[in-house]
Amino acid sequence: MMNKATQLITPIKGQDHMEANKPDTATRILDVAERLFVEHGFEATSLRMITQQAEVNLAAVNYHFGSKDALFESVFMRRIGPFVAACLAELDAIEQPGQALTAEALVTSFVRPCLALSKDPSRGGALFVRLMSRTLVENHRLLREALSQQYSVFVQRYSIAFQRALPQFESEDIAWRMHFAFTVMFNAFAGNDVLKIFGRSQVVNARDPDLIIKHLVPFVVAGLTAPI
Amino acid sequence: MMNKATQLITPIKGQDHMEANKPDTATRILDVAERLFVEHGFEATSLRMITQQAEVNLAAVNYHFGSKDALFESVFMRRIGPFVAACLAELDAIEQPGQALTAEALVTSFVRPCLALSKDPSRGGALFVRLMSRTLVENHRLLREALSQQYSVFVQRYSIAFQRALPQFESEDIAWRMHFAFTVMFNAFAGNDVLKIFGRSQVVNARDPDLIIKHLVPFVVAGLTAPI
DNA sequence: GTCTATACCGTGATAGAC
DNA sequence: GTCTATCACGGTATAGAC
Repeated sequence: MMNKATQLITPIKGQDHMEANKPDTATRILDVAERLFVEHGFEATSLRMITQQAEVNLAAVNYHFGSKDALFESVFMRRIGPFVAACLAELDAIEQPGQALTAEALVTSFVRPCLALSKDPSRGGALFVRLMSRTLVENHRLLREALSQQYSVFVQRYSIAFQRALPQFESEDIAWRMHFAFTVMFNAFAGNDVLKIFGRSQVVNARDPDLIIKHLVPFVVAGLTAPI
Repeated sequence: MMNKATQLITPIKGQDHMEANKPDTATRILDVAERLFVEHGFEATSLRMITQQAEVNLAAVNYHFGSKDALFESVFMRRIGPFVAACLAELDAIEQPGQALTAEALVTSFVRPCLALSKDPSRGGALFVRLMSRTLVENHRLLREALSQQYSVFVQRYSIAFQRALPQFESEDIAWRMHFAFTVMFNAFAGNDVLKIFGRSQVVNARDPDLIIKHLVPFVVAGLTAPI
């Protein structure tokens, strides 16, 4: 069975293949699984669907990834590293000492990588943005341990940055506002409309990334900076 | 098999029973299912777990409710009616003609029933608030049709009210802001912490309803009323 | 009408042949 | 690495007891 750590270091597989020369078995499984998990959800996607569309044997999933759970984790881990790196790079750029740090700049530093990722199919595209957002929003059991260890940097960096950008507030208030802010942002990119389920007349196109950001940023910034 | 419409009209079952005199089969199933769906999620809860704890036969679920999907719908429908009614009653109270209608009053008209419900075990309590919030946030396939027909009133009433409370904005902007506002609010009561999953030092108690509201309302109101 | 026992098929997982 | 066979468990349907 393939080593998980290796997958994060070695060149990223998938979607860089010419037609007619198929990528290897593990990559074919990852690509198909990613698409099906987004389309139908984790539980509703069976290994038999995945292996059939990937044109591999059913047992190949367990051989290469160990289990359906571990396959999901691999699908996620293949893409999340570069995304977090992109956010941290944006943070580096706006956190230059001496420079003013605004809440809007921080929100944008997160939103912009989301937008970039959603327009880059070679890194998963809009499909993966939705998978990532939903998985985090739904607090998916499979990622609680895998992610919490590895990517605490992400939250720590943003926590410190928000403390700097909003010095007038106590850290508990900032924690709550970050909690709400990231909740809206992830949900916005998850592409689910909480109101559509109740049936609404005035429909919002919750799938257009540019449109999302145009309305999202002012809302979140206002919430973050509102007087207590 | 029991008629679904009947369940919404007849006195609500469950949790009003003395010890030692068990409620009927269908009610025992509903009570146990509600708890297990919240604790473990829909997919991870098997009918055999439910029927075992409810001390009924496996086939009783299919007899009384038709399927696992329909059972979930029944669990949801038993509680959602009174909740929506409570919201509409709050709306009636603040929508008196001649009276000023603020965004904060509208937010409160939704948040207060959530708080009341989460403190009333006889109507499902905090357990059901979480189930409701998660189900809506996750855009659960089982409720897309069942809810969209019946409770469009909810969204329509709030849409009109927000148009009145925020006359300076165009209806498309209002739609987006409502979308974000209800997203944060439902997520807040869902009890999931998007940041905890990344691992954080400054932890927020995302399960204390009073604490949620104290921080939630200013955030949402600021986002709704922010200048464009 | 209500409840029970049981059988059916699809699911993820695994052992072992090649 | 790959494939087949097999397993236990899941939701579901039904025949029949009371």
